[in-house]
Amino acid sequence: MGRAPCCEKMGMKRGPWTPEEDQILINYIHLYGHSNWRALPKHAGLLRCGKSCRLRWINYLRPDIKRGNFTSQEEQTIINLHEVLGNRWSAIAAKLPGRTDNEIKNVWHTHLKKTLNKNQNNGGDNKGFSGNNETTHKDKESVIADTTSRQQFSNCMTTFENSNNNKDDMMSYEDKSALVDASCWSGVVSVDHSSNDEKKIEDWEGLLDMNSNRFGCNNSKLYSDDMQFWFELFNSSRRIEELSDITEF
DNA sequence: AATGTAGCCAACCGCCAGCTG
DNA sequence: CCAGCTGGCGGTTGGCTACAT
Repeated sequence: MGRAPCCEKMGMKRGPWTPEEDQILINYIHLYGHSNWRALPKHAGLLRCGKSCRLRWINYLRPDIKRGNFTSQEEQTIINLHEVLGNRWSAIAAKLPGRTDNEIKNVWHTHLKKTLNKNQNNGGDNKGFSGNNETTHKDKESVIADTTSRQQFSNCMTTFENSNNNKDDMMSYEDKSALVDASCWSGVVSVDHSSNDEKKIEDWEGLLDMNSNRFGCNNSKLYSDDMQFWFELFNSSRRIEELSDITEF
């Protein structure tokens, strides 16, 4: 028997997500988690396939996504990691907190690849590994561990500082704390999907109404500059440094 | 101002591995 | 053991925007 299609083509919406769809997905995952992507759109009332919902969540709506331009340090880290890992974008993304594999892949194809080629044509004066054929695999690993742990630390600091410098663009701290309450999010992924009941559906619909009034259409920045999240990440970065020697190679 | 071109990025597609009954 | 299902991954595409002519 042939493989079942990932989603029903008939009646499924495609293309860019609307703010309303984003809000529905956020609220639904907020309440029920995402234990079953395939069933999620049906339960949430979205005319999207599960795969599309997953991608939207992973690449755009997740609360810990870091938006904005890549720093030169991040770019250097990507170059270094790509030298060792190749096109394993998810593995590279795992070393860059807040960045998605899709984002890294895009940056690589649109910017870094060109920069590298240019550098190589100019004599390969790249501070990373490019052009240094004598660097051993072991050396690369140690540099990566070192680079990424420091990178994580400095990213946290930079983002945290930027958050403080851009208060005008931000929701109030109280609003954001309520929205991205840590205990709430920690519960999101652990919710048992099978325990849905009518009460939860009522809660879900109520939350939908409440949030659509509250946020209007400006959802894309809902979590993007969340100070609380980065502050917590900053606090945990010391542990990351301690763990940086535990590599997965 | 209108048109053409290049760059960027969100989203889609198809394949694969792991899990389950 | 096997077939089917699902999530995850990497490659690719298409639409939007900025810039050049």
